[in-house]
Amino acid sequence: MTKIKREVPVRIAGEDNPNTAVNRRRPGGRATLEDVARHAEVSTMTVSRALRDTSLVSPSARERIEAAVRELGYIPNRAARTLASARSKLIAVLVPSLSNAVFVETLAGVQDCVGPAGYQLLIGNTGYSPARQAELLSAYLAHAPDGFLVTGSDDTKAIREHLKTSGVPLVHMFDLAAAGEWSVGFSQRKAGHAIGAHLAGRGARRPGFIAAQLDPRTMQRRAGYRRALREAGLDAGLEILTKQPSSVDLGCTLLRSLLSEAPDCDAVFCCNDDLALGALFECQRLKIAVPRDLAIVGFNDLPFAAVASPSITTVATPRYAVGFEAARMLLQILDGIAPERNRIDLGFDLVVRESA
Amino acid sequence: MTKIKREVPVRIAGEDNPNTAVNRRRPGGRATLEDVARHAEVSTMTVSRALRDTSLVSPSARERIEAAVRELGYIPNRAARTLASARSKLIAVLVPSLSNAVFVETLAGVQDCVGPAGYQLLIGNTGYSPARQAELLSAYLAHAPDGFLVTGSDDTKAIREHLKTSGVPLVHMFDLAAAGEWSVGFSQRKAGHAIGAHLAGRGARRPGFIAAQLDPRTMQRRAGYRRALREAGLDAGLEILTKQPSSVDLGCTLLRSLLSEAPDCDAVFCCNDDLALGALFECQRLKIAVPRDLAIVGFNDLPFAAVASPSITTVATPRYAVGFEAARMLLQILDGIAPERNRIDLGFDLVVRESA
DNA sequence: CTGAAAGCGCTTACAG
DNA sequence: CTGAAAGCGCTTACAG
Repeated sequence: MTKIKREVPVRIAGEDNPNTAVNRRRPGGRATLEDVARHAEVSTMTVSRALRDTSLVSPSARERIEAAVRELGYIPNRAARTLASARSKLIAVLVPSLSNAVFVETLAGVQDCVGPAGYQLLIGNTGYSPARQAELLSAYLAHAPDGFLVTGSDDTKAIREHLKTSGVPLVHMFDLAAAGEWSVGFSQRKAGHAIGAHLAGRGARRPGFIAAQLDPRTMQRRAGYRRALREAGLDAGLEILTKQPSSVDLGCTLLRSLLSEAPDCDAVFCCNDDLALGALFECQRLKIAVPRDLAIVGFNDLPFAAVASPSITTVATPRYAVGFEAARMLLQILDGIAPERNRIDLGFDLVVRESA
Repeated sequence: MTKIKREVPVRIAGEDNPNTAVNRRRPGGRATLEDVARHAEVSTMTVSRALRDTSLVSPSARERIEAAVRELGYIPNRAARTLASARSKLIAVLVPSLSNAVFVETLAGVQDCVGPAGYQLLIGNTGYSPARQAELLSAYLAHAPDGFLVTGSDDTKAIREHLKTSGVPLVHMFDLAAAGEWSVGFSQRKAGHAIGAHLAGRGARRPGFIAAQLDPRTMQRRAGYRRALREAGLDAGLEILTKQPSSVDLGCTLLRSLLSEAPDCDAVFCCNDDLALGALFECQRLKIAVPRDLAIVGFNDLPFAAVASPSITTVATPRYAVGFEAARMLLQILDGIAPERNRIDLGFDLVVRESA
C-alpha cells in the first residue's frame, strides 16, 4: 500500500487554531506564493515574475495575480527571497552614536536614498567602541546585508579585515578613506583649521579648545585647529580634553575647567555644538559676555545654533548629504556601476554668527 | 547513461573567481553549516544543535565544531534560519520621529532589552504620518518580525486591523492602549494637568500654550493642562498651535506669536523642551526676564533643560524605560509568558526648576 | 547524544 | 510569455 503524498495542503476554511500559544509553522496561515498561484491559476514562477516586474507577464495573468494578492492579503516572505536570490535588500549602517543628532540626520539621508530602491536598514550603534563595532559587523554579516555603510569608531583596517572575505561592499561615511576604499565625507582637518583661522583673525589672544569623546574625527579637527593657531603665531596648548560622552551639561563643566586653568582665555572652540551650548549657558550664569569677554565656536550647526542668544558661530557639516551620497555610492556599486570617484569630499561651511 | 549527481560540491582550494563583478551564488564562498559539519566530521544537525545550545552536544563534538567554525569563519545565514524555523529574531519598531531625542532614547531602551536576547531591530520612522505607518507595517510584515513595538501616529485601530491576521504580537509605546492590547506608557493627560496646576499654583494670571506637530500625545497633554487651568478658575483659551514639526527655531516663532496675541501673558507651557528652549532664547533676545516676566515650562526633560540658564521647569518622562519595558513585555509574550498586566503606567515627574 | 529526511517559500537557470 | 525542476541554508519532527 502506498502512502499518498498530498501535493496541495488542504486548508479548511474557518479552521482557526484556538490554541494560539502553540507555535505552529504558519501562524495565522499566512498566504504563500503558491496560494496566490493557485488562486490566479498560473504557476508560482509567473507570480514571482509579476511581483518583481509586471511587464514580465501578460496583462491577463497580471490582473488575476493582482486580484489574488489582494484577496489573500499576500505579503512576500523576504527570508525566502533572500535565501533563494542571495540578495537580502538589507543595508547595514553602523554609526558611533544616536544621541548625537548628526548621525540621526545622516541616517535620514541614507534612508531617503535607499528607501525608494527597496532596501531596508539595519542600524547599529557602536557607541564609539571598536569592540562593539566588531561585534556588530559579525552580527550583521549573518543577515547577509548587500552592503555596509559605516562611520568608524577607529581605524578602518579592522573593518576591512572583517569584511574582506565576505565580499560585501562597504562605504565609509565621514572618514575620507584611503585609496582602494569607498568614502564620502569632508576634511575634518580643514574644518578645524578654518575655525582656528577665524578665531585668530578676529583677534583672539588666548584661545582654548574643549572636547569630549575624542573620537578620530574630533582629533582631526583638533589637529587642523592647532595648526591654524600656530600659523597665526598663537599658543595651541590650552585645551581640556575628556573621553566622556559629549553633552550640553559637559559643555558647562569643561568651560569652567578651561576658565579656571586660564582665566585670560578669550575664545573657545568647542568640538561640537552641544558643548558650545553648554559653554554658552555657563557664560550666562557666570555673567561672562559672549562674544565680548569670550568668543565661542561650535561644530556641526545643529538647529539650535542659529537661534541661540547669542547665535552660535559654527561649522555647518553636510551630514544629511554624507548619508545620502554614501548610500548612492553603495547603490551604484551594488548595481555594478563604478562610481566616478572613490572618495567624495562634500566640504563644509564656516557659519559666522554672533558668538564669535 | 546516467548523470552523476555530485552530492558534495567540489571546492578547489585557491579557486578564486577573478571576475568579482559577476554575481555568483556564493560571493566569497561563504561557509555553510554543511561545510562546518564536514570539517568537524559530524552531521549538519549536530552542528545546528551545537550552535544553538552547546549543552545539546557531546563535549568532543562541540570542540571539533567550534574549531571548524573558527577555521572556516563560519557565520550562520539568518535568512535560512528564519525560513526553516519561522522565527526571524527581528523586532520591528515604529516611532514617529528620530529628530526628537525622546524616541532615540526609547530606541536605546528597546535595544538594551532585546539585544542580549539575540534580537535585531528594524527601525521605522513614520514621520507622524498614518499613511507612512501603514506602509511600514506592510513592508515590515514581509520580514516576518517576531513582534512589533509602536508609537502610533494616530488611532490604534488601523494598526490592529493590519496585524490582526498576521498574528504578530504588538506592544504600544507611550499610548496606554485599551483593554485587549498591550501597552507601556504614562498618562499624558495627567502630565499636562500637573503642569497646568503648577502654573496656576505659582500665581499665573494669563497662561498660554504653544504646541507643534499636534500629535495625539501632545493633544492629550493639552487636554489635561486645560482642565487644570479651568479647575483653577483660569482661562484656557490662549494658545498657539501649529502642525509644523517641532524645533527650537519654531519655539522662538511661537513665543513671538503668543506675545503679540497676548502681551499680558505671564506663563507659557511649551509642549516640549525644544520649543521651550526656543522660547527661552527669544525671551533673552526680547529682554524678557524668565521667570519674573514670563514663566516657561517644557516637556520631557531633555538633557539641556537642567543646565540651561535659567534652568527649565519641565516634566521628566520615562522614555528609556518605556522602550525597555515595552520590549520586555513583548519578549515575555514571545516566550509564551503572560505579562502580569496588559498596560504598564510608568508615571512621570514634574521637575520644578528656575524657569517656572 | 546523534542523524536521515523533508520542507520552509522563494528564485535561478533552463527549456519551451 | 510561461512552467517544471532544483536548490538556497537552515530547522523541525522523527527515529534511533
